[in-house]
Amino acid sequence: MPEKIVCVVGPTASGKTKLGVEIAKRYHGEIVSVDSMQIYRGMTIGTAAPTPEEMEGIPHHMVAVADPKEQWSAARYAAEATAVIDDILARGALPVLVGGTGLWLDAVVRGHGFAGGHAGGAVRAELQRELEAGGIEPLLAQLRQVDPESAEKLHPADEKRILRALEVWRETGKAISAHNAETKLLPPRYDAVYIGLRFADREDQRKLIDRRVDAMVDAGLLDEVRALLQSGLPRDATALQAIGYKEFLGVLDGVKTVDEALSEVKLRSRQYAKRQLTWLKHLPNIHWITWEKERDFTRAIQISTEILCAEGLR
RNA sequence: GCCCAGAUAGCUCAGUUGGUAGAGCAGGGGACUGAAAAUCCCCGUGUCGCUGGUUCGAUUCCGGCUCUGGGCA
Repeated sequence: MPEKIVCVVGPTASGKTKLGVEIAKRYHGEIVSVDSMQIYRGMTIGTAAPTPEEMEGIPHHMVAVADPKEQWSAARYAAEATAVIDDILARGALPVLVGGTGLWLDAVVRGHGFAGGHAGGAVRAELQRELEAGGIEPLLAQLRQVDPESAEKLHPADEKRILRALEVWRETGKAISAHNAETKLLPPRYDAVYIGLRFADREDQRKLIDRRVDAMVDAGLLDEVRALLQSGLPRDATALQAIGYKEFLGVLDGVKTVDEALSEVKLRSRQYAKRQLTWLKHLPNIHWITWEKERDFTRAIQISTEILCAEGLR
């Protein structure tokens, strides 16, 4: 029987951090962050990572544990997060997963493992070269030979996933579609209770995002980006793909103004929030808490308590 | 005041040799199994500024008007 864990999910600026801590306080819990950018050190402002005050003495895991120069992957995250979660459970505490990175969350909860290959590996580099040399067609033709199911399913423009499918074949001799079909049948590693936060009115979400982005700049986002660069972080680092960072890079280069970057970051955040919601909609048995205008945490905590009680947690 | 150019989707603009119109961006929806804050897919009816005229038919041609740029005074 898989062990029970709590997952607080939702789009950016929906209040996951605060609700997660409140739940942890009441259930002897510890927070496990599920965030592909908060994982990196030196990126607290732009990723809205929890501050020591916001943590309220609750242990937090998987935040600021990685060097931005490293490229983390869903697989690596899942492996390390699983170890952390099992340790929390072994100590008799409740793991409270908090985050908005859908793939990483699924990877941990379902625990299926990935098909093999390496994000920074030689095979992928070779595929990348082949793509640049001959375009996607020859690669897609190859995929049709070895993994027709994937070739059929993938859009020709989806180069990233075509390369990934070929990478799995070349490294393991197995089709990624076969791996996926097998893992789909496996029971999940944890019995996750999902609490989802969302806004009844998208306009309210927008206002909160705008406010948060303005606050980031006031808090010194530009200095944070500058510091990352001065530490020798290459511009193509995964960490610099983070919203807020990639846009303000242009300000440091002098090719755009702070105001331009600001509205870009707000826009990208809004679009990201939408994608997050799309991902979360497919989660089974998610309990939604919907904000009406203001984020009423008193009410959210009350609803959460009822949900967790019904799930047999105390 | 005169001359020139523009006025078309929320925004920037294309176009119709006269048969009521289409891109990018924004917006909406979706996908996602080792880059995921990444990546990819689908969705476009709007008094074609207003008003007369010519015409079977005008957003398109002609006149007037309004507004916005630029120039001349």
